Amino acid sequence: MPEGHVIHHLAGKMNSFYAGKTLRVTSPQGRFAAEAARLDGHALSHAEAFGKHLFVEFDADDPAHIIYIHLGLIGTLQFEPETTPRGQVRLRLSDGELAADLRGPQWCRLITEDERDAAVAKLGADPIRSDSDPAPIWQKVKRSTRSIGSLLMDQKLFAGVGNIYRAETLFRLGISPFRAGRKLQRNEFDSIWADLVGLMAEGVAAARIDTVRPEHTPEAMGREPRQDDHGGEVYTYRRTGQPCFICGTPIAEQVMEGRNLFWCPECQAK
DNA sequence: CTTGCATGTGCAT
DNA sequence: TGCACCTGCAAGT
Repeated sequence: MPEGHVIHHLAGKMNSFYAGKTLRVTSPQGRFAAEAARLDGHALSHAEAFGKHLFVEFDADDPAHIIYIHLGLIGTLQFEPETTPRGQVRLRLSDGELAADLRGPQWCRLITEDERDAAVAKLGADPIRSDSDPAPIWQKVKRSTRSIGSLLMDQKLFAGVGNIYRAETLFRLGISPFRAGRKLQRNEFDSIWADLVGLMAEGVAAARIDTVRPEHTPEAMGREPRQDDHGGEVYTYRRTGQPCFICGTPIAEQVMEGRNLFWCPECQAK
């Protein structure tokens, strides 16, 4: 259940566990049996993430030697000691001891390097990648009549940002999700980008999303830690009706871009 | 046991 | 704008 930080975290695990190793590539459930057979017995050379898109490259003569995975809303990729597959394992990579099991992906395809480049070219700037340039994104945002809450969900602009980071970074900066892109100041855009870079880098390392500042943590405020597994400590995400940690106003909820948006009407009035 | 919802996207209307 | 897709989990019957 991934925003970009999870995909980058997974790419890192792929590289540390498997880079340079010859792998068994199988499809226990059968869905991707043909694809698996083409790469089975080859070495994984490199895994890399762009936004929410994961590319796992193999050393193989086959032109389509890159596994292109998108987990979608419910897909998972889990590393576990190799045992009999449980559930619907669509694809399994294994070095004989540790297996990477793919379940419920949005897609899983074999592609060529040119196709990988074309897929990457469709994405905007990824706050997690050091080679990202936010300048072209600002040029589009500052001309847009769309709301910043909508723009943040657009993968052609902010690659890897999802519903939690959208809500949380806007709260942290006190920006209304309903403000049009063209009404943003340059320094506000810069703040959003910088906040995403910091938050998402932490997310990659922790493999979860924590956005509350030290002064608002459960320990600092004497409240109970968040218990659900849908993220870490956050200000607004799925806190509808609960008091804002800063001003006490009930957190609001409204669908935007087909997803539930959460914000504080007081702290994010403008 | 059944239902609904979820860190997402693409396609049909 | 709605909906289909795919899985896991929590809440409701």
